[in-house]
Amino acid sequence: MSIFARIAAALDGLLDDMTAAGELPAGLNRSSVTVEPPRDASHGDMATNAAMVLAKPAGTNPRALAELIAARLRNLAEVETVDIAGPGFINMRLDRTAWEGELTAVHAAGADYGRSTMGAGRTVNVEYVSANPTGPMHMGHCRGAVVGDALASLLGFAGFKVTREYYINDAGAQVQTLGRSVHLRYREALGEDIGAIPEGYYPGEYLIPIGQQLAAEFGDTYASAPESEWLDLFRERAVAAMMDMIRDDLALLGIHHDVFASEAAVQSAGKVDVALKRLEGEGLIYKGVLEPPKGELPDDWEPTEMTLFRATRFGDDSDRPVRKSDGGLTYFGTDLAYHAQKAESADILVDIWGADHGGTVKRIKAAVQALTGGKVEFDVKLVQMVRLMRNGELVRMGKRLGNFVTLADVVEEVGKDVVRFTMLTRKADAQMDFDFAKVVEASKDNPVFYVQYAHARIASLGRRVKEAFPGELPSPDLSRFGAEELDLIKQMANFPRVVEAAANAHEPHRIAFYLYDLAASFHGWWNLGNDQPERRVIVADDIGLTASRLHLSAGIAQVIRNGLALMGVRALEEMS
RNA sequence: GCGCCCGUAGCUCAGCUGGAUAGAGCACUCGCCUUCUAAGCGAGUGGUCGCAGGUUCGAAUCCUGCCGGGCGCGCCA
Repeated sequence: MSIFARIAAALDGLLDDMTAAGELPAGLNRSSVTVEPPRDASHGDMATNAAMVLAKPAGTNPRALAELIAARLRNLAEVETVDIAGPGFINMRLDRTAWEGELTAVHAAGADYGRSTMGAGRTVNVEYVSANPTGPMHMGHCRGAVVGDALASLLGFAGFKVTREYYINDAGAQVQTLGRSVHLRYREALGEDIGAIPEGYYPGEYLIPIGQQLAAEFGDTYASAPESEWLDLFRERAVAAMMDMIRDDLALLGIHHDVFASEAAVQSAGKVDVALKRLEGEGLIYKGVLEPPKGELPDDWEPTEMTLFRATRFGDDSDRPVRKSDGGLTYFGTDLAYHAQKAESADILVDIWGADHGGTVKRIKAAVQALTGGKVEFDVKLVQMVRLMRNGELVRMGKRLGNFVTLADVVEEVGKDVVRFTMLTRKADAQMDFDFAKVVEASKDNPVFYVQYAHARIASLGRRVKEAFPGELPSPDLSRFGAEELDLIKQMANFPRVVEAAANAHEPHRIAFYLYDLAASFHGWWNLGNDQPERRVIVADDIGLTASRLHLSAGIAQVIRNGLALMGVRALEEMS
């Protein structure tokens, strides 16, 4: 249990005692009582708002209640001083041995330091990437892939059971086009001159080998056969090949999904019929004509009857078609059933989507609400576009331009770890520039470098200490730490809180910012040794102090490793 | 016209789901530095948290309305 959790638990117990003693009324809601480090460290190590939050419902004033709570807090072994400040904050300073113990806890827990039971084993399904299987991964997919993967790791570390899922959009018009495009390449492989790839087909050269393979396997059987004889086959083969490519691309980033769910399979398994029937039974499906969209009317708009889902019942702005006027399913119609399928085996669903799909969040939330009766928690994370920059200039990409930068190219150029870390240096819903030069720059303003450098520096220390003091080191003596060393421990002790907060908010970027701050503090501590040699980690004539400071450094390295592991980034032993 | 996301220092961004005097990097100014791993260190300047109301002990954070930017807007995926 982390030191904050321990103090929070102690506070909770003491509030129980106060209730039993009649100092507080029974049944108070304590959910907004917090124990946190104060923003300003001069206020102490920890602060609680308990008095301010509880005063009103308890029918007393914050200062008076704070006095009562403070009196009991003073009896806690780990608490050294307690005072009341401002409108009723209770500030605590902990005994230094409590902090020393936290460093010991870091070493004892090792790779598990920061692991939480917050999730209590609840199951979470994180669906991410889900790029259309029509080509290789490009940079447009990259950020969602990294954010989703890091979030999945983070939730696992926070005590949830996590499923990483990829939804294969293998049922719509786009994969039909893919099948036809491969057929062209197939005819090409048979020796036919196909000329330029016509408009509306996928022109990518990555389809050539698939055409060749089909030619080798089937000869000219389908060369001039009607589409009905080959389209399904070619589509399936093409999708399978695309998914192999995509899996390879994702592997370059260290991303491996547990489940690849197929849109076509959702349909053929009858899941859509079941879901729609269920909604129909609740009067949530009807045939009707939608109002035309407000504002400028599309030229081809005409009123037609479709099968609609009453999304407006659940807060959407319009009811939404699940079947087209020709009776075929819409994307949403299947997606709705797909979410019902995911909800069968998860307590919590998380989707990671590109921001360009933001307009459809409400309808899918409405659908999940309707299908699960609100029993399944559902969050859609929108991830903003990444602008690729080279030498300060925007790298223009587009299907039309045919020059989109592939994920594999970027990983090859700057490395998996740099890509992953950089993608997490912004909130998901904020736009981001990815500059090829800046992300590999060796300087303080590059967080990737700065965090890795801290870890490498500590690794180097380990090697140096072995040279300076061959043989066994004495056990660390934590009582020799000064204020700066204790401050570093306090910052480390925040890691478990950051993990929980980040997992709770579904915001893996917080780990990256935390690590940057921790690295900065470590570098600052290190630099004390520049002016004052006696403040260095390695003190030539004091093996005991050296061992103690190395122990502290190693603790920081451990926390950095744990944080980086959540981000899917390897820690470096030395800078190259 | 509607919906979603966003608006914080000159620039790029954090801000722990409502806490105390709003933070970091860059840039700028002033010092220092030839090192336990070099790719620097320390300090300083810089803010009406888009604007206006509201909620309460307390708001950058929650609510409403404007202003500005991005994305999207029946039968695409």
